Amino acid sequence: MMSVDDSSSVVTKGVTHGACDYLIKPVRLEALRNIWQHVVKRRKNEWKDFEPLTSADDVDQHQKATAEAGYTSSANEGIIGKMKRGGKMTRMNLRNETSLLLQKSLVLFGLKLHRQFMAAVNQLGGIDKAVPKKILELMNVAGISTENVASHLQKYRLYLKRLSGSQHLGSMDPSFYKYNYQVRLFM
DNA sequence: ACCCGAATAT
DNA sequence: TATATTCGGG
Repeated sequence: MMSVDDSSSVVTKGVTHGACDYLIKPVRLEALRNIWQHVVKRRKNEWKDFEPLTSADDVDQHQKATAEAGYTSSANEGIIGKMKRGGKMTRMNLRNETSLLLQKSLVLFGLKLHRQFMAAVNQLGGIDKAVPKKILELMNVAGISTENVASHLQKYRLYLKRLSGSQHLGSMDPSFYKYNYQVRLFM
């Protein structure tokens, strides 16, 4: 099992419900090297404490059907499954595990970062004139990349477009910015 | 070689 | 929904 969620309760639940191991993303090469040990451990215990999920558990019908069709899970459906369903085949789908190991860790733009972002944007003469590289320089924040800024810039522009298209133009909207699942924003 | 921004993946 | 990565082009 693999997730960015590293909370012990979630990890415990995953392993308790049958996962051989729980990899926290971004996955470290070291963790990958040890996967087999966990599989062996599971096998030695003969799946002792493993119990199939019942219909009462949070597994949707699609996942069940997929599993019965021979797939381990929808998450592991993979390229072949997508092709069968007529899904788009892009190069992203063809990436191998190598790139996964190089995955950057997540950077969340909290209110604080957003304010610095806005300050920089204003210095550059507005949202239309501001550009990632310069915004990053003016923000003067260590640990974030121009890509991080570019992504935020794109999101923010889309947000502004939505606003103007639905009449909230000009007024403060508290809906922009959900940080850690809590609504905030201002501006 | 570097940077953008739209599109797409995670 | 939020963020990361890709991709085509300037």
